[in-house]
Amino acid sequence: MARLTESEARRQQQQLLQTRPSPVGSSGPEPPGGQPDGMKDLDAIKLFVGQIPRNLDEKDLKPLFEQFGRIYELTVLKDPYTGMHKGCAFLTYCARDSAIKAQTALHEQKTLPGMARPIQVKPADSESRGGDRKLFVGMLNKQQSEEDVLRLFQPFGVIDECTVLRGPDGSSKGCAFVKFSSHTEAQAAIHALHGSQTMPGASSSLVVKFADTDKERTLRRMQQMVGQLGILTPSLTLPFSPYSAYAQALMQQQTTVLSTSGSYLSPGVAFSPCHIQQIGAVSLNGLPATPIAPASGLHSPPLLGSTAVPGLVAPITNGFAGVVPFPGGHPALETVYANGLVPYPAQSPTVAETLHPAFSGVQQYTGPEGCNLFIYHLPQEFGDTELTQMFLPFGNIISSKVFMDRATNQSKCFGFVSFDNPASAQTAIQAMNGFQIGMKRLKVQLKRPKDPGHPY
DNA sequence: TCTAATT
Repeated sequence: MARLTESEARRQQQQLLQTRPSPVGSSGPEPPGGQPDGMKDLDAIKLFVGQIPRNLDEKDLKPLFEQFGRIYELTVLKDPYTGMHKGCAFLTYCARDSAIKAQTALHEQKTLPGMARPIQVKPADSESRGGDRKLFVGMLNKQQSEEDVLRLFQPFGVIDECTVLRGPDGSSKGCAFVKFSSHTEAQAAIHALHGSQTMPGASSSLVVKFADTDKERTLRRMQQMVGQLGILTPSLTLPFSPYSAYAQALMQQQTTVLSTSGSYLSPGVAFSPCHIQQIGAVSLNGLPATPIAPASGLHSPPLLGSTAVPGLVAPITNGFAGVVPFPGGHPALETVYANGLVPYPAQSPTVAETLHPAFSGVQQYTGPEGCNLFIYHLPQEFGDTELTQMFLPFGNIISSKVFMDRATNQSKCFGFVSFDNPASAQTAIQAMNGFQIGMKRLKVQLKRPKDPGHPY
């Protein structure tokens, strides 16, 4: 535990070296929270504040933090789509040493009303220099505490942070995060400790690796989401990346959607704040409970509203999940058909339009090179529709085709999906390659380009 | 076995 304070000591030393007078305690009248107020030190530290009750806003928090010095800026983090309080904030004091005092006095020292864990007050991620220095430690035994982990890692450098992951009941999940003060130290620890020993009761040897980056976490979440729901959206004809507004909106809706998964919407269900409407959900880990319609569409499922949006309804009525974002919550969208379908805004391109080449029989099954994916290990039940839905989140699909055995009319468990741009294809590979469905893992890679030297 | 949250 002792070394945990070393980096803090370093910071305080640095602070002692600085000569500029700081206006600690000289707080005067200030504008409402969030607005930069006056001057701040050149070397001011932006603090991240976590474990804030969601009912407290800037003005509620100000008194707590003002006692350590004049606040330059205090911003509660809100979700950009829902405006929802994220339970954390950024705080910058005018004076650097106010930040240090606040961190010393508050970090892990006090628990705000209604919070299960103590308040967090520490330099924001944006303040930290130096690349990867945070490790994920797996295959610990569940009795090992932070102190035990610390002992294990101390020999390799200065540890800024050490957290054992715990469930709501406080029991260890058998893994931890350890943050070193430098990448080099972290690397040394990996070298020395990864696989070096097996903790009593653990099923395999100790895992020590760099923790997932945000990007990796995002992808993992997307995988989970796609796996659990399947996704349908008409707005994906717009330029799209995994971090676009749509993807973020989806992720933040995940909880909401999951909470109702397995049941179909009844008409008139309330719209969520960011206008995402769940129109039905089904677990995809297990495939849809109801048999999927033949991929060819030869036996169309019952259609409702098909006059208004020809070609659009079929993908939805197969029992797959649908999540449809509506930018701007148009009043007309409040209509929900009896089968849970929702009409699309007329001005938006429909899925039918998006998929036109594939649905109209035009022989355009490939996009430009780098845009075409080969997908193997598809579930037997997957048809074109399911393939399309599975890859819709990643971009604008020009075509998608599951290959069928001519004799048996059964899927050959592989297919092709073409996007209109290489970035979407790459995104889809990142997110879906190795994605587990049932017992199998999808193989998603670029389709081999036709070798121009060997036209036949 | 990848956090509760990082504009």
